[in-house]
Amino acid sequence: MTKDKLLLLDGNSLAYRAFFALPLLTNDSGIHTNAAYGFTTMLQRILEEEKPTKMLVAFDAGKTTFRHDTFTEYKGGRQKTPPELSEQFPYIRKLIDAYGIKRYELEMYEADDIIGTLAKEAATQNMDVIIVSGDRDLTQLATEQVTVYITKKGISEIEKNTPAFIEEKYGLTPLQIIDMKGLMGDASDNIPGVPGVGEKTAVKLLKEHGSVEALYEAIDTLKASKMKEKLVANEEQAHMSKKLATIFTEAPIEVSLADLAYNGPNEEELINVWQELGFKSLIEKSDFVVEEEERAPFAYEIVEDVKPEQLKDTMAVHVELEDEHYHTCQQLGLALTDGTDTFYVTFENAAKSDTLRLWLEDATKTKYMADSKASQAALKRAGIKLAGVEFDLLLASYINNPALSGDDVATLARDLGYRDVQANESVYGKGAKRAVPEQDVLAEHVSRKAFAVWTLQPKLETLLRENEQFDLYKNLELPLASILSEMESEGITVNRATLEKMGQELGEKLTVIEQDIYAEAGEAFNINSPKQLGVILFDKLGLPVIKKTKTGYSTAADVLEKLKPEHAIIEHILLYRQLGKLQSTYIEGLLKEIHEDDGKVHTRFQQALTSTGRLSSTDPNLQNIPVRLEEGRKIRQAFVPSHENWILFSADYSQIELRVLAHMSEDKNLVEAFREGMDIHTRTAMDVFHVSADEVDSDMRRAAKAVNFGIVYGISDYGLSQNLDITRKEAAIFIEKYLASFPGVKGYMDNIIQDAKFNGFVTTILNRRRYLPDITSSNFNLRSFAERTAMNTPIQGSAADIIKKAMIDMDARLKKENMQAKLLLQVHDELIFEAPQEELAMLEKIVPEVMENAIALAVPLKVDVNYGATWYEAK
DNA sequence: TCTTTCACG
DNA sequence: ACGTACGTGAAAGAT
Repeated sequence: MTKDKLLLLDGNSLAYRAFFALPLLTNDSGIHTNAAYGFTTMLQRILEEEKPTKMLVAFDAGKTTFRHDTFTEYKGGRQKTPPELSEQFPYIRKLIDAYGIKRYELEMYEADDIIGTLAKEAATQNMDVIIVSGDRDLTQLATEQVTVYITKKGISEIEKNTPAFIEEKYGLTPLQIIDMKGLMGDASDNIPGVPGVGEKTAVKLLKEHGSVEALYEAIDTLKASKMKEKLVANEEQAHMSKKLATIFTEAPIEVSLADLAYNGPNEEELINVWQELGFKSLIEKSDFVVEEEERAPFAYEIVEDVKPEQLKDTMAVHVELEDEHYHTCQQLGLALTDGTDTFYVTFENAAKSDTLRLWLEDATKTKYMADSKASQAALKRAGIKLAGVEFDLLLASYINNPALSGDDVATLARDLGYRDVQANESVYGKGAKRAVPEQDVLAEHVSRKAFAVWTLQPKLETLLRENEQFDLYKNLELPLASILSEMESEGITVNRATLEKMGQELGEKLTVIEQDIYAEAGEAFNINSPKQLGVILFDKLGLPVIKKTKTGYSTAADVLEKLKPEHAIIEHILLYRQLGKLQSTYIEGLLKEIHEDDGKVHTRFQQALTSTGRLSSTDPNLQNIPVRLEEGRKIRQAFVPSHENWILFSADYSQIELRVLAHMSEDKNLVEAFREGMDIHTRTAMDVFHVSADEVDSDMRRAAKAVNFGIVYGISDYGLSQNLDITRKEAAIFIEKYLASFPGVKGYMDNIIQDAKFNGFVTTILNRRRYLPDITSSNFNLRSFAERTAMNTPIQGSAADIIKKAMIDMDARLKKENMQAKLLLQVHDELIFEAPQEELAMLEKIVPEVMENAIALAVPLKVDVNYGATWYEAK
């Protein structure tokens, strides 16, 4: 075995050094990061150069130490730690943890004492010890085995203090450094020493006498001088100062050297912290992704034809796809395992196997899968109707913690401590280098995924049961996955010709506006470039700057709106932006997504993505098709039923979020308003402005509506003031009046924040969780954000729970009624169906009925329905 | 790949 | 004093 090398770091001192050495850097969330960054670069360099086998970072604990018993003013008169540094300590601790380095602090002792104690102990065990600090005091610990590294010039250079180096520099032994401190004192620690004695005199006296004690024993032999008088007068103080400067090497520490083994960082955790802090350059430089750990050997078989006896009653099945676009991409292969035997079959062979097809379609055969929605869609394209899915790794992980990003099996598995599966990126490569590997590699990869799913199934189900989330997962998300898969595969028809005609007209309008803008600007430029536009508006035309982004002038719509009276160009730019958006995103973007074979678009609903429980929609996003402005709304004319004489039918919840709030807050006033079926914004205006219903004018209702939105979002006076374009004070008064009228809401908001602080998470009606680690942060921004999230997530998330439940009930009802109507889309509080005209009356009856009774609240749920020949008409 | 802008609930 | 409304996705330009 090689000799152990112990690295001991003085955490506080190095953080201070890094803080003062670097300019104040901030990341996107507004936290300062300079100390954390300096600390990290220092750590990286030392790890690389020294390759220690054991490590510890010591911190000072609390304000008082045993030294204060000796001298109450020890470290007195010190500047308070700057808050910009204080806020970084939690991150520095996180970093150290992610590096897998032990950290330690001990009540009543300083970091020095911990380091001294461990260094001494390690030396007796013949380890090499390196101490790293910014504080010269530590050099007293140098011995043949212990080297003390002191940072110089901020953090860029390191001075290696060996006994020989100290001898050369001062002519003293390391232990005499203590005596030197005793005589000369230390201003930064408020150690007095002997007044009038500085470094030079101290060194001279010590070279002659050896130590403070020896000096005073021989004090009578000194020639009478001012110096001698001072020494005599301050003898007590000199002894005390030496005592204060002495690092205590017998501290009652509770860590042993064996605990300090350093085995390298937890790469994922480290990347996470770096990401949080915004250390992009470090992430790029790191070769973490490339460095793959060894996986345990794994047995699997590649089969050409699946034999009936290989298919058990319960198996994990993984369908490997070329990429995430499961409606179009190539299906590569399937792996199945029962925990004992694992086999892989190419998708081509799988699709040919009747044995396998029948098993996959058999609802009595239990399947555990990684992403059942994707698998169901991909299998369906081969004519296989997947049934019997009883476990979905992606959904279970998402319910367990919605903050986890990524849908790769390796990522999900790793989070649960399972490492025997490779990341897709390391099997396929990334970017231009991405490619499907040779069959052996692919087969093993896919087999390992199936095996991971098999292994993790009991683990996750236990976790979900412990948190009382099993029901949410098993009876809501899992059946929903299958419904969503059908919706996606069904798709919605988009009329290409309608879009192309709109595109033509838009193009002509845009050309005209573009010329107007160039004329008004006096030159041609790229209107779509905020940078170029900023130069034209604010430099060339000299318009007032209202808001800045971190890269330059803001040219966002709310800013331009304020500039409208200043110059005619503004109106044209706003119109250009509006129409340009329609053209690029909705006309051109949507056209690209229409499938040639069926004239439909097939979105993918992300079911395991949002932190609140909502769905999201991609390729194309069908949850943000324009509706608010008429020009954009026309896009909806292109969305049509897939058969003649069919209709599109839409049903949306009215004020679902405020109803959820009424239910959860049990606010009497709010509950009553909904029970009486009042217009909630008018009612709010009545309460806030103290007027009767017929006195509420449109401005009052508008303000009340904004307040209601604010309440749902986690109110702040600033946010409301921005929205209504009023002062913060006025906004604060609105909020105050609102909360006075709805005291139950105020109580609920206060409680939810308290709960979040206590539990670390908030929950929805169906027990969906969102963890909020920042709710106790000392950083104002992070904490405030977490508080608003704590208020908003139960509302938004519960509304999501309700509509998901409604989708499941609706699916069952349509089947029960034997209807042809199909659910096509979900847009958060709205469901869109297509159906034969003959089913209209039935839909008008059952859709509101099912949706309104999805989950019983303390207030009624209300659903409005519309229908028409296009989505535009179904408004 | 990140930033800005803007579409939706 | 702090500097934001909550949750998303797509396109374009800048880097």
